[in-house]
Amino acid sequence: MIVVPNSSSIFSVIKSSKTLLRFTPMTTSPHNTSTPVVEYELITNTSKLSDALLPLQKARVIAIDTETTGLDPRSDRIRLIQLAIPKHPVVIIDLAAISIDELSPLKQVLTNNAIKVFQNGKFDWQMLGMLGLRPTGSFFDVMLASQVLRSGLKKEHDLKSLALEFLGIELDKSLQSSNFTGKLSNSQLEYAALDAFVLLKLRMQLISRLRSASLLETAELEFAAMPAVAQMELNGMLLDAEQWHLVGEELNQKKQTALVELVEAGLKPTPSAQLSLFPEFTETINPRSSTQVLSALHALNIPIKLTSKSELIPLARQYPIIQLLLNYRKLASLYSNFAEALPKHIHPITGRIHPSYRQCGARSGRFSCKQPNLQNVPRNCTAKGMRNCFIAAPGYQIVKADYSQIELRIVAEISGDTRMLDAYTKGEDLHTLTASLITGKSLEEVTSEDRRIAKSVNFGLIYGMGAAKLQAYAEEKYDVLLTLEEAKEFRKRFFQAYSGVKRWHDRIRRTVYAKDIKQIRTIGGRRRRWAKKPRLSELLNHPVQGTSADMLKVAIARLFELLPKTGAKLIGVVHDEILLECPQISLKRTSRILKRVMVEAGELYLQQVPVEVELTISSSWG
DNA sequence: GGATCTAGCGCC
DNA sequence: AAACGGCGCTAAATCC
Repeated sequence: MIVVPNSSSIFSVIKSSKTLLRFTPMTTSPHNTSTPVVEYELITNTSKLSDALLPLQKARVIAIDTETTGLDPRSDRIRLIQLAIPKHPVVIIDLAAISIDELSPLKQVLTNNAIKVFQNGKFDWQMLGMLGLRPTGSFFDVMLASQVLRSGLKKEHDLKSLALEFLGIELDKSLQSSNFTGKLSNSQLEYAALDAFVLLKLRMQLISRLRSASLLETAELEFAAMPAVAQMELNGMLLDAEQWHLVGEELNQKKQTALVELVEAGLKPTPSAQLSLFPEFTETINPRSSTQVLSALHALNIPIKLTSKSELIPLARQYPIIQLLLNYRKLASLYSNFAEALPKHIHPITGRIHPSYRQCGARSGRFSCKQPNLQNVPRNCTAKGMRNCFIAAPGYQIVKADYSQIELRIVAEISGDTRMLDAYTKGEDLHTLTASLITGKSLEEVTSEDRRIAKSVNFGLIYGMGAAKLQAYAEEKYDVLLTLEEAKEFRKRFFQAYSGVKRWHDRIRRTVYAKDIKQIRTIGGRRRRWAKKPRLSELLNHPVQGTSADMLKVAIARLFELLPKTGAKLIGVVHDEILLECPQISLKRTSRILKRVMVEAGELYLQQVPVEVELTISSSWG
C-alpha cells in the first residue's frame, strides 16, 4: 500500500500506476457501469505547486473539489484540493503539507477566467473562502444543474447518483466520510481524484441536456446566485439571546396557563387498559397527542373524526374547550419549535445563527432553509415579537425589502387580466378593488373588514380554490367568517370581475391539464415536471411562485456584485424579501441600491405590471 | 432501540 | 364537479 509522504523531503509527486481512463459518456440510461481510475499528481511540496498548476492556468474549464475534515466552514478545514482539466492528471494539493501563504499560484488559478465546475459549489466556495482562496469567475454547479433539469422528478442530486445516472460511473462514497486528517491512503486519493474528474464529464452531459430543454439560462441564474447564497450563510443572523429568553418565558407562562384552563374545562384522560396500569399517568393528558385528545373529546360527546385544526375550528364556537385546545397546541408548538430550538443554533465561534439555504430546495425554484429554518419564524405571536429579537450588530442596521404583492402581480402579467393590470398601473390597492367588486360597494365604502375578506379571496382563488376551502381558509388565516353560500358567491363574483384570470385557468386546463402534459414553465423558462398527472392548481402555481423565485435570485446575484462597496451584508431571504445588515454610514446608498436592484430584477420578468418594493430600516428584523 | 411516518405548527 | 401552491421542525405514533 502506498502511504502518502508527509515530509517535503520525499519526492512529492506520485503518479498512479494505472492508466488514465478514456471513455465515452452515455447518452441513454447506462446499463453497464464502471469505476474508472484516473491519473493524479499529489502535491505535497510548495516548490512543485507552480509547475503542477501551470497547465491549469490556460485551461478554459477547471473542475474543483475539496476533501475536508468536516462540514462546518467555520471550524473545519480543507485537507485536499483536487483540480481537474481535460486530458491531464488530476492535481491534488495536500494542504496539510503546504503553508497557507505559499498558495498564491493556487489562488491565481481559482480567480482566473476559467469556468469553475463544482458539485454543491456553495460548500467548496465557503471552505476555500475561509482560507482566503475565494473562487471567482463563472461557475458551473452540477448539483444545481441537475436540480434545474429535473425539478419535480428527482430529489437525489448527490455526485454518486449523478455519476451513475449520467455517466454510468460507480463512485465509492464510503471514503467520503473517512478520516481526512491523518495520513491518506491510496484509495482515498483515488477517490478524491475521481470526484474531480467526473465533474468535467458531468458538465458536458448536463450542458447538452440543459440546452435541449432550454434550461441553460435558468441554470446560469442558479450558478450566478450561488456565491451570494454561500456568503449569506457565512454572514448569518444575530439573535439577541437575552431578549429571546424573555420571549420564551412569556410563551412558557401562557402555555402553562393554557394547560390549566384546558384541564379545568374538563379535558382529562380516558381510562384505557394500558394506562390504568400506571394510575399516576391517568391524572394527566397530553394535549399534543392526537390519540389522547380524540378519545378525551369523544368522552365529552364532541363528535369529531380528527383532531386537525380544520376539523376543530368550526366547533370552536360551540365548544369552548376546543378553542382552549387550539390555543394550547399553538403555544406549545411555538415554544418547542422556536423558543427552545433557535438558541441551539447559535454558533460557538461567531455567536450568530448560520442556517443552511438550498437555492433549489423547492420544486418551484424557491429557496428552502433549514438548521434552523429562518423562513418560518413567527411574525406576531408574542408581545415583543420573535423577529424583533434578530438584531443588527453594533454600528449596523437591518435593511429589509420585500416585493409588494408579487404573486398577484405575476398573476396579472401571466393572465393578462385587464382589470388587474389596470389597477396595478394606476397604483391602486388590489385587495380594496376586490372588496369593492365582490361586495358591490364603491372603493370609498369598502371597510377594513371588507378588505380583509378580499385579501383571503384574492390569495385563495388565484390557484383555483373551491368554495368550501375558501370558507375554511378565510376563517383560519384571516379570521373571516363566511357562510358557504357567501364563499360561493364571492368566488363567482371574483371570476366575473377578473375574467382574465378565469381565462388563464381555462387555458391551462385546456392546453396542459386536459392534455396530460406533465410540465410547465415560469416566465423565465424555469421548468417543473411531474411523474404523475399534476393537479390543475399545481400547474397554475408553478409559473407564479417560480417567477417570483427567479427575480429574487437575479436580485441577490446582482447584490453580491454591488454590496461589497457599501459594506452591507446579505443575511437572509424569505421568498419575496431580502434582508441586509448594513453599516450606519452607508444606509442611504445601500437602500437605494437594494431597491433599484430588486425593481430591475422584477422588471426583467414583468413587462405589463409595475414592480413595487417596500423597504424598511430598523435595528432589528420585524 | 433507532428509523420512519404523521399531525400540526410556523412562514411566503 | 371539484380542486390553492411551496417549504421545515417537533413530538407522537408506528414500523422494523
